[in-house]
Amino acid sequence: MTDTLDADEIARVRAFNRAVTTRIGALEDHYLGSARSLGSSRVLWEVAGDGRDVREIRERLELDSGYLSRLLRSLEREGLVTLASSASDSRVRTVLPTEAGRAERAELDRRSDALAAALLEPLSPGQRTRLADAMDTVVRLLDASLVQVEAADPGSDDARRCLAAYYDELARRFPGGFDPGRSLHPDTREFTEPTGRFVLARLRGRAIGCGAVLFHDGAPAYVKRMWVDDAVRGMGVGRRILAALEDAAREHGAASVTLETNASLTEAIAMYRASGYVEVEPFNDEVYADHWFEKALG
Amino acid sequence: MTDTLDADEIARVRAFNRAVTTRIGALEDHYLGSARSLGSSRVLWEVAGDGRDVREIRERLELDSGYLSRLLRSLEREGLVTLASSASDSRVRTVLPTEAGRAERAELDRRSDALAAALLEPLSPGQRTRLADAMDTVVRLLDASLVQVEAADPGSDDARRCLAAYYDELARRFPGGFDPGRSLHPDTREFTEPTGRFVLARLRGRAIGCGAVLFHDGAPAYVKRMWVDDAVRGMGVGRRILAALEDAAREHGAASVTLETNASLTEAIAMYRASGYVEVEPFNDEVYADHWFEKALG
DNA sequence: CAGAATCTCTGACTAAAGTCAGCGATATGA
DNA sequence: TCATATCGCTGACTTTAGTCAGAGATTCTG
Repeated sequence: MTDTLDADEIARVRAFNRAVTTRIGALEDHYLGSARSLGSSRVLWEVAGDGRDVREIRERLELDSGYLSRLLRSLEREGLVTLASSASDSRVRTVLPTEAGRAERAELDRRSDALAAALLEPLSPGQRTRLADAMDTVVRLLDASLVQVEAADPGSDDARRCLAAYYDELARRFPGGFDPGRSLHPDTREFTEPTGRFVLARLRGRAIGCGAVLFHDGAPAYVKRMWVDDAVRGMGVGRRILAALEDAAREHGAASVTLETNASLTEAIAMYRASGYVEVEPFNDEVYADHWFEKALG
Repeated sequence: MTDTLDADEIARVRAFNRAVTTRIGALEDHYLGSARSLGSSRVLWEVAGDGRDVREIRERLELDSGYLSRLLRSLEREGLVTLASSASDSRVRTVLPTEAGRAERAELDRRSDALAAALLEPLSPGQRTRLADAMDTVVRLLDASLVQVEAADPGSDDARRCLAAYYDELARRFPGGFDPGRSLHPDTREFTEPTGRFVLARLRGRAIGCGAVLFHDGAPAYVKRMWVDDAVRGMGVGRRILAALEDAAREHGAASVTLETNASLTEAIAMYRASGYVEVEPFNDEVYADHWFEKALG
């Protein structure tokens, strides 16, 4: 995980940061620079078309409660939003946009579009496509670098959600469907120390992947329940979950890791092979398995 | 030039702006967030190892003279820089870093590296390479979108510099060298209205390319002296210069444009072909020409 | 050599962005 | 039902980032 970083790559990232902040920053000043301050623009944006609770805005924009209150007051004075107490909890206040507020937001939208257009306009169609593609790649990989993998309680809400999504997907993809009760180790409580470990991958707080490992004294550790959300596949999340589980196995003295999988999960099989797993003879009687793998831990 | 922009590409640019400003912004706050304000950090950075004139810093960072003066005063109070009058012009003041200033700058450097490293660290080596490559592409294309092509006086300093660089390059690349006096139209004054036009391409104020066109009443316009700086080749600058010259020809009622070139300028030839030029029989006796081209203006 | 221009600096402002303590109303858990 | 926590709000404050006018020293230009 902590292989040494390339100085050249660091320099390129820094050049990128510089170029993007100055170029986009200068354009933003130019295009978004209206009478409205950045703070109140962001809040007006967040209030959006359907309204938001004040606390929600505060969390999303990470604003001080007093500061936000003042920003909302000034938007209210301008007739762009109205405030009302929430129906369910009268401590909470809800912000609703007025017609004028919606119009102002649409104007901000237009300015953002104009900013993006100003970036694209001088380029040829081919360059535009290349720029948009490169930007997508940057966004995707910045997201990937934001993913955190850490041990979690398999009984937690996030874990349950991931496992449910996992079972759903297997039911959809396995030719004969999937019933968790017929699979080995249906009881997720085994995946806690000292018998096992469960890890969750998170992106901006949201759980987007999971995996579990069982430790067998003097025998290979056994990986199960690996899953990654569709929306973030191909970002290396599976690899990182697997690495975390292998680390756990290593900590518990395992010399190797085994796992089995279904033939329909082709991306997973490719990922296991790429991670150094080699196919072995069946070592258990998991009914949903077609391939069994093992990897020696270095 | 002003072909309609793709709404999907605009949306992707906006997604990029959002992702980059929040992600990089948050990390910057975290890593660079020292006691030092952004303003004084930027100034300290600019003072660099060898010192700088105050006016130079002001121009580079586009700071108000009074504001910069105050920032320098506070850096001086902290013992990070010293100010002295310039030897050549005693109105000008020169800022020199002290030992402590150099150390502080090195610290800023380390933090910037750490920021870049934090972005790369969670990624696999393959992902790091892809991220750095995509970032390079973004920087390059943002630069390309910053290039401005406009009419200029062929006698101006910038024009002379470009033409000198052009002649130098031809002398290096042509098998038999190059002497501007033996080429057609050595007098650049022809390239001004009403007989012709000269255009310069600029990137952040610096001239990085040029081109000229001569108008011939009732006959094809004639393009000459197209040059693009090595450092910005492959960014579509040549194409944009050519388009500007074609626009000029069109304005002057030309139905087509001709040009000739030397066989050793392979990229140029490829660019002419890609821009719709087709090879024709020699139409003049330019001694340095191997290929003659023509394009009908739509 | 006079007048214009340039360079830096100071003083006097402003607006935005943010921090912190504490208050009053409301909700919640033991 | 009572202590505790939460939510939004207000007042008082700070820092940052600037803007603008003009003064004093110096240099350039006709």
